[in-house]
Amino acid sequence: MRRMTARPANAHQARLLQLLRDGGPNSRAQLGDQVDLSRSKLAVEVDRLLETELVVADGLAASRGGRRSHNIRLNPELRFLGVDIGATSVDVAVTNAELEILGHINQPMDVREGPVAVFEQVLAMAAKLRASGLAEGFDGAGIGVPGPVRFPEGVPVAPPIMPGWDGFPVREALSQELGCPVMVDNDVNLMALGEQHAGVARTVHDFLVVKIGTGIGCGIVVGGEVYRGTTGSAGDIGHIQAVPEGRPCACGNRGCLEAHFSGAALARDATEAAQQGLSAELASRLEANGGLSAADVAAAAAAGDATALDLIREGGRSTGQVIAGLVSFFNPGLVVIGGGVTGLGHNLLAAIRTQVYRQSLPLATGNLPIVLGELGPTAGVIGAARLISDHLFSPA
Amino acid sequence: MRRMTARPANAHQARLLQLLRDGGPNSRAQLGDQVDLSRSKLAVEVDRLLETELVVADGLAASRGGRRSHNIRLNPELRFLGVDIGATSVDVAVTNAELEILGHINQPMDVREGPVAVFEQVLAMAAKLRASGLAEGFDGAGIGVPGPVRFPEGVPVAPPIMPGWDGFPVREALSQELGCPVMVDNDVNLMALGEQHAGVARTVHDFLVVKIGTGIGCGIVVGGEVYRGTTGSAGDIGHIQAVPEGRPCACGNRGCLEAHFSGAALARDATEAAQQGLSAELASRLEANGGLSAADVAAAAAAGDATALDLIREGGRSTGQVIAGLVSFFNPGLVVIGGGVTGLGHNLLAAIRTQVYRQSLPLATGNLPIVLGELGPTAGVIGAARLISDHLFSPA
DNA sequence: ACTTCTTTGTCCACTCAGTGGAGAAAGTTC
DNA sequence: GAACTTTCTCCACTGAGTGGACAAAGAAGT
Repeated sequence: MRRMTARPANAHQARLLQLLRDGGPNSRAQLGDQVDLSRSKLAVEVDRLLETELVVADGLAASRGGRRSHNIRLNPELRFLGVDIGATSVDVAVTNAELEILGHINQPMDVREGPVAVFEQVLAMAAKLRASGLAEGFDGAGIGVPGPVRFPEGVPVAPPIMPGWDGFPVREALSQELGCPVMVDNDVNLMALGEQHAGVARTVHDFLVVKIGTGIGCGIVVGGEVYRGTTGSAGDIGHIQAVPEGRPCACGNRGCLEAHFSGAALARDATEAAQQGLSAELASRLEANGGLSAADVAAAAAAGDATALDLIREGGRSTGQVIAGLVSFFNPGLVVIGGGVTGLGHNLLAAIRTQVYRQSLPLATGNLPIVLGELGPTAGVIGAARLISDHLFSPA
Repeated sequence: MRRMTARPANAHQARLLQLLRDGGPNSRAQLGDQVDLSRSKLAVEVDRLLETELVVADGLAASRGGRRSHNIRLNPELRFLGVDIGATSVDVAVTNAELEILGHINQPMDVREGPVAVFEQVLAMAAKLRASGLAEGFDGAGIGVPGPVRFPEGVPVAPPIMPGWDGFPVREALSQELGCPVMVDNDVNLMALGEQHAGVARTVHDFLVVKIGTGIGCGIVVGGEVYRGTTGSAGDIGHIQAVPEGRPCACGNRGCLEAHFSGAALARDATEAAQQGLSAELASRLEANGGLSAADVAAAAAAGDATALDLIREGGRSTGQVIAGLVSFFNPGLVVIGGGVTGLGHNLLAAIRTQVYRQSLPLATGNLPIVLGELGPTAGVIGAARLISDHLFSPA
């Protein structure tokens, strides 16, 4: 199939594409109910979209007591590529235009090997998905990287955990390789977009997503739009002080949140505890695996290990301490906790909630849900697909 | 003069009004350069605005090498009332449609006396300004109150320092009394609007305004728009923990920023220091005035008193500690420090800067100015006028 | 004084987006 | 088969907006 290159010609068409993406197939009449346009005008715009082949009319819907309607839907052959680059692994997924995941691969990886090596791997993964018959090509791709991004240009800036990525023209390079439009964003922002599109944040306009993985970051959504800050580093909460005069951090300060809690910090603390003989459970796992991860701590806690539980609680307390401040400041309608360590589940959530509800003002917390993300590891790739579709489904 | 009741009929007219407000008188040709409309269409809209008497054409400008242009300006008889209610004083000002202050009164007051008493005083002040010939009536009024506000309804909610104000229909009551449209907002948000309109934040889109007065609060501007949060309490940073296990706070927690630094806290700490004999300078002022205020500490510091300077530095450190976290999170393009204690001036600013630059990430602080507000006590009333003018100069 | 050039403002015919109503098409229900 | 619904199409009409021609008013050069 030849790839789509058309873009909506005006705001009406963009709106219609987004309705079809988010609400699935629809009749002209149903669309008319949602867009505040006369049926005549709507029919004209739909016809134009049909001409571009961005949408197709296939078959008739069941009658609802009168003439049967045509099913208008986004072209089912459209394909988006979603890429979520983490610190230690990559997710690559293929979606249709309705952002449903058709295929998904996760592979271990190390960002520190630099952009060239990583993109070689990503392209191989994309080729694998294509070869399995899910796509003949891509109409667009979204990429998330674990660090700040100069969004308009699609270029990472000064990424602390990604040496070699600073200034690398991710957007341009990938666009060339894939032969389609590409958008780049911070991984946490994409997680926020994902949870907004298909997860717990579907109905909220102002919310925060705290992603606790190898590091820790926060996605900020204001009025339904991701807020990226002046230099693209908004949400970089890993180095907010959580414990005064606390642990030294790689950034040079002490007591940073990330030094006290994150996938990496938890693994480190658990290993220390095991070595000091504080927990037989953890020690046996350390012996068995030759190392400890956040998943091990989760398993140990689930098995009733008090030390593991303490580590989780203490981490939740530090995280909650920082989140409490953000809640007072930002007054969100929802806080979503996600990322790799969500395996720690409700023990972590309970600790965070306790701290936030204790420290923030009643007016800000009174009606504030703090919940785990719904989408797990797919949040990032769904968000990535959403990012590029938002771009392509807006007027050229 | 009869009061204006017209509103712009469409977005073009609204845009024109705002251009005339922010840029002063202009010819049709100059306006045309700024609005991306054909000269014909522009002329039509300007003529319609002239019909409503919202704008007037008076006189001809000097020639610039060809036919002289007509001066189009906002009706010079339009009057806005700006009211800024603080914890311990009120500011009331009259502006023209270009938001220039024509008259300004400040009086001491106590919010705790409740809305009825306060508004009696405010209305008397407004009457005084009117009687002095500055206005025959008001075309709109903006009001700031020192606590969270449910913005769409113009009603304070759960204001901790304003017992008796909870749910009081400020907007409706004042609109009735003044006979004009009224908008209500948090005082800190209005200060942000003021600095955005006529102060240091004219060219920045994302910035924070930290107001340190009796209490401490923060105004948040995202993409040029004030962000108010889900329940209107965004920016309520006074109870973020600045010092773990620090001073007990009225809110029930310990170490809140407001318990460690604010006009009230500074006065309290200075009094303690004077009573403990730590500073002869402060002690003599305490004796002379029967009490100490932030202004006394400022004066003592200016006179070289080490204790006063220490108090300021320590307060700046606490404030900087909290701001550092906000900067990491929000990545603003500017931080403005304002409010009553700006009399502490550069001693305070230096302490805040040191702490922020030390604690926040380079990418967020690299190009981040931290400055004192430009407008001083007029920021609030200018912001109030701006608030109502934004409302009136937008399509009905 | 006269021509030429520039700037500002007005007028008018034309285009195109969008509306609303009439009515055709294709069903269901009694 | 008649009456009613729902969906979709067609078409005349309105009104926003454009762009070009031209008039008005002044500056600068000859």
